[in-house]
Amino acid sequence: MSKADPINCIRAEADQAQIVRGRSELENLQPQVNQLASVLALAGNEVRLKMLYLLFLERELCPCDLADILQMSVPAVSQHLRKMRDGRIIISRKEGKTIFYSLENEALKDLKPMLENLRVPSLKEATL
Amino acid sequence: MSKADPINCIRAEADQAQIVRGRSELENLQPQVNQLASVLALAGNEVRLKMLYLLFLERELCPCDLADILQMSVPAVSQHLRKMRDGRIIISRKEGKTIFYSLENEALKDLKPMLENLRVPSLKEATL
DNA sequence: TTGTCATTTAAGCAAATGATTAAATGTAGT
DNA sequence: ACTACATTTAATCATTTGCTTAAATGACAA
Repeated sequence: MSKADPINCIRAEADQAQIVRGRSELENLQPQVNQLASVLALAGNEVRLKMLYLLFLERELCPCDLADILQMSVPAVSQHLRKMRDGRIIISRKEGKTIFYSLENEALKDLKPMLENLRVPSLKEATL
Repeated sequence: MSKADPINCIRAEADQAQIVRGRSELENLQPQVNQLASVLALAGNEVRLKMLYLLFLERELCPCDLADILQMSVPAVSQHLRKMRDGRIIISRKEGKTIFYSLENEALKDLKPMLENLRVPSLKEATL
């Protein structure tokens, strides 16, 4: 409580309890928020989201298959995979000279609902 | 089909059908994938994720309340809000000189499960 | 051990991101 | 009209991101 507490809101309507509540809520959940933000940051990239979706569909894939499917360079693919492995959302398995990547179970819990939603297209349009 | 199709996989095990399947799958879902990636990219930032969580808890908040809670500058908050509003994951309502932001219903469908998970902490630890 | 293929690593670079500060827009009250 | 407050916008800058190319590493086969 040593840091300055700059007050921005001078509004009469400003709800001081709300502000205190928000701060303590975030303080308690800081680790979980960081973890989730990092997972979402990884998934929030078009290329990586496609990779995750492909792994979701095909169970496991190797870098060069992914490069073929996504039609991009192998090093680019490899670097995305590395990031996701570092972030613990995918795991790897070696078989001879090829390495198979698949989704990590724990992260899958957060990602699965959204990946599944991708497959059920345009309910909105259907109900128009 | 005019573009080059560079083949990276020469592995005997390479499953050509799998590659074709992956490509067409992604082609069909391109718009949905883009949309989801953009939502996740917005949520995949620690500050913005906190904002989304706060809006989830408090229903609506103004920029200066958020700045107070997050203890950061008002312009920084405002720019994050703008991004999220542009990305259609939050909406704004004006009341006098203050502007209240809240979660957009459509995006909430994707975000809600994860935001709810934040509140149920450490099931893992509890089951140890 | 030499060669080939799958993968990773490293270096370099253009583009995107997110904060800061200062200035501009409302919107109300006096 | 003048002032105060809430918010946004603009300019700037350091950092991060993601690709490219070229060079390593690793595993298998001849």
